[in-house]
Amino acid sequence: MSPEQFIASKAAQAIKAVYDADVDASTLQVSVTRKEFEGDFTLVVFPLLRMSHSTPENTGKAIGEWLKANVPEISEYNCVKGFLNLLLSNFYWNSLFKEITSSEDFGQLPSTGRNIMVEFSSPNTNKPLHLGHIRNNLLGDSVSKLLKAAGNNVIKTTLVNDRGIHICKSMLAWQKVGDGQTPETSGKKGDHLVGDMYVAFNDIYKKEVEDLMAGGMSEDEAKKEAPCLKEAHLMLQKWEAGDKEVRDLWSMMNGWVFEGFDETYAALGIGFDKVYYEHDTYLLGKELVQKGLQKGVFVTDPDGSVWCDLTQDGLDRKIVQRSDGTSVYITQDLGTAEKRFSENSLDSHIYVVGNEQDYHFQVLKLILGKLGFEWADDIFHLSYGMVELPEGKMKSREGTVVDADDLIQKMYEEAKATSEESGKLADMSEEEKEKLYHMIGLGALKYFIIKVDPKKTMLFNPKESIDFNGNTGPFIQYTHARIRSILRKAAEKNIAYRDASEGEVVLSPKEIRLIKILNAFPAKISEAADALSPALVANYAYDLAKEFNQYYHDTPVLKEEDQAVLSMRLLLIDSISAVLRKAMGVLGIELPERM
RNA sequence: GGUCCCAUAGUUCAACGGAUAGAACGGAGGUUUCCUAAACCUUAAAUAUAGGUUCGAUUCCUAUUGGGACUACCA
Repeated sequence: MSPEQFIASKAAQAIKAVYDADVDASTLQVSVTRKEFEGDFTLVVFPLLRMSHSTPENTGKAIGEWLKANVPEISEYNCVKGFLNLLLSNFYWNSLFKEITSSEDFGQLPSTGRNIMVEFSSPNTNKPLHLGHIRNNLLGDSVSKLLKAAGNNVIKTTLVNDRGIHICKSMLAWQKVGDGQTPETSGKKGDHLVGDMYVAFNDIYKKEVEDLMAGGMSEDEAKKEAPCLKEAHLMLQKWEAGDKEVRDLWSMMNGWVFEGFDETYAALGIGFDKVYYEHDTYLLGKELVQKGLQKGVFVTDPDGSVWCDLTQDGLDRKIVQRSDGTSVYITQDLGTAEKRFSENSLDSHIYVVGNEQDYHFQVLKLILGKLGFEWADDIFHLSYGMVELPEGKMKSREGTVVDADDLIQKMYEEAKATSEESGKLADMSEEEKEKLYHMIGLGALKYFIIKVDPKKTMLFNPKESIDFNGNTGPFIQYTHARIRSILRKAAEKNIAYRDASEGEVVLSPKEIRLIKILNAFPAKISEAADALSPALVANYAYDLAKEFNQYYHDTPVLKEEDQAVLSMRLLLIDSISAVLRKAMGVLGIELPERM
């Protein structure tokens, strides 16, 4: 039982004894006492006034008095306005601390038995990954880890957008101006090479449109009539017909892209349990159109196209099948969702997709509900905001897109430069140093992005992200390294502390504070998992690291002579480093032993 | 027109409806005989506006202002 629950249950008893009123302990508000007041935990008494028919002060006093008299763990109380501050005994903190240190996988919550699928990343194969994808990938990966820590079975998945007109454009450009280049001959990463081809197509297209307009055609018409676009459509038809030549080219170029993506994923340290390819799934959902028509959920227009009328729900009409009988994006998504729920017996499905698709998911859930799938409500769109740069939004046309590979490389270089400048790593092997630079560079990037509430548009300032001070990944990494360093020092001095935690030690207020923070970790995991917000865990880790620094600054741990106290302190900081590792592990950030 | 999201120090971010709205960066000043000063301490500085609900509102509701996204027989 957490201290909060413990106090709430005792307070419920107190209310029963003093006012003869029954209250559910879980409805009582107990929180950690704010720093500036004396006490460990605080009970908010305002909601109890209707039972006590008295002033907040008197009510608090009466409950506090009863608790002090009847609960041995509660040693003191004071009441400020409507806030009853309770002090717990030293003995209580000692036993709580022992509980934390003796629990094997502290922070791993018991299994819920729930199966949750998390879809994220879902790249297009005609563009290399950029900063926006990084936010998506980091969110998806850390949310998955978070849900796992909260006791769920998690299936990480991605849907690769590997077919369609846009792919044909890249293929066509490669045939026209690609000069037979391959990643090997060009020295380019596969995804970048194909991305360049996509850009090349657009250049050709633009020129053709201009030429047609110069010949007297209107802009709208020219955009439709450009020869290269027609060729691309022809290619798509061939692809759909299974034309061998087109399919071979498609396989080859996609292969390049996947190799490139794998490299980027590896650099980010993320992966998937299951990969779906759109060429396997794009026909899904067609039978749902029939089902919807039978149920009267969909209607057919005179031209043969099929629609879902959502005007009753305050939205517009949504097309689900074109007049030529082919399906659209949302149709696939309907089918894919059905397939996934039934094949994996999912309890929940989370889609990590940018907020530009809020409307899409609103429609998706609505239609699934109308089709009679009760799991429509178990779909969550983890919507995140755009990443902007100090200069403004990223625009591919203006060449301001921050490429993922470039950024990762830049972070590494910055970590290297700063580390070398500090001169603390002189005795490390080159191999260790390389590893460390990657750890720091990536930690900085990941933390900077994850610490922000997902739904907010965030500003990414490359210069600030690599800051080693303040609320940053490297600060936490550094704090961890210092703790490990202290523990190494203790080992050198042959100070054993793990088995020496018998008996009661007098704990300082700062030590109690640290124990409180450590104790809050499982609840924080649970809260963050419910809110699908890794940012909560990030900010928790920062608080813990900061608190350690403040504690260590004025508590001479290694100089302590009393063996029992020394052991307790070493055990305490050891626990801090363990919890830091677990919290940062949820964010996919490694912590070094030295830096 | 419709749907949705956002608005907090100079800047970037916090705050289950709870006490005097927290941090960090930047600014000003200070601290090194426990590990590693990439640290710590002190200091100035903010809830867009107007109503409402409540014992209590940054948080919930309504309106206004400002910013963003979507609203394709694209994906």
